[in-house]
Amino acid sequence: MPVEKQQTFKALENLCRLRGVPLTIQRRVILEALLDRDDHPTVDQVFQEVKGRIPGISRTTVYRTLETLVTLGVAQKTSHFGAVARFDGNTEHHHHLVCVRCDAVVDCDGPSRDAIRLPPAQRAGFEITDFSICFKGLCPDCRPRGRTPSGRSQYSGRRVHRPV
Amino acid sequence: MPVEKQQTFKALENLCRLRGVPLTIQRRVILEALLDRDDHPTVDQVFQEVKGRIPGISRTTVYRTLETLVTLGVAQKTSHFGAVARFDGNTEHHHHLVCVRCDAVVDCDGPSRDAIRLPPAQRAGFEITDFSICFKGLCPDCRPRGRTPSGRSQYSGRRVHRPV
DNA sequence: CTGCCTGCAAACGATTTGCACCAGC
DNA sequence: GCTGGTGCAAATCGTTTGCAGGCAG
Repeated sequence: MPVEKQQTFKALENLCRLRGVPLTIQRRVILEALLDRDDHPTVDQVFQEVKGRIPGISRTTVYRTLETLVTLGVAQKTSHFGAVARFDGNTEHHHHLVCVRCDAVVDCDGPSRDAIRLPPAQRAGFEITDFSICFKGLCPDCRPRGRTPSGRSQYSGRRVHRPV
Repeated sequence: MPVEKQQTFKALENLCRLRGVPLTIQRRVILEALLDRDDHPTVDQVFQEVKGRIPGISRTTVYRTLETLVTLGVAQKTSHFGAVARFDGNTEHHHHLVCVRCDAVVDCDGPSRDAIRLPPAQRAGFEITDFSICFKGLCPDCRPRGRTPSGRSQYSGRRVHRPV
């Protein structure tokens, strides 16, 4: 197991002890399943993954546990365009590339936490704690074929309903 | 009616004619309801609004019409944190302040469309068409009282479940 | 007149909840 | 042993869909 993941596990143990929440097998395994992937699995994907390791586990538990992991700070929840929720074991400050066609989500770097400051006048009285940038576009699989990554976009007009 | 809104209505008419989609009363009224508000109403809020003006209107129509307005380019759809979909009559390039507690959404300016460029190496093969920044925080109503907008944040630890 | 739009009701899918049992501490 | 976690099934909620009639072009 990579050092990173070990650290996250340690973090989980510490946080559980600190908050007095039991560290169950489900929580361990679900966190591990999350750390094992680079994409942003949906609840159901995590469920499918974990079913193999804990035969009797229920989808409800996956929902609840993922939520718990987020509140413990060892996972993040993302959702874009009203698509189903996705979870991310990467808790570093990062941004997202989102495919508007297939809803795929990929992490990316970009401006750091204090690179973008909203002038007070624009904050509308909000107390801002964080921000993230969502880049919209087409992922490699959904992009029209035969064009290089640097090719200019062939504007195809607006599409009425996103064809899946 | 302000000039802006008149223009949007003109745009609606033109776009409808151009695409050959009928310009129904429902579409007019729903667009107007959207332009009448500065916040980002949910489908249901729009529905409540419009019910008064078109007694027999159905929620289904509001869903379909808002979607249509988005594809026509006179409205935008936003959704954050998996909350219910919200719609926005502001089609300028802009960003959002989102309250993590009550899900309120407020528009704000910020970096313009080409102020942020993701280096090709980071694009993961995506063809990026746009981006938007989502600032997370607490809106004035949800912020603990007795502190000025510029006051430093009293870190209150993570909250387990967002109390509504 | 014709086709898309609308309204209704039912279907749907993701997520939540109530409850009894079980497991961590 | 007590407390909170888990599993199951049912409920919920936002949203979508199938179909018959209505309205814009």
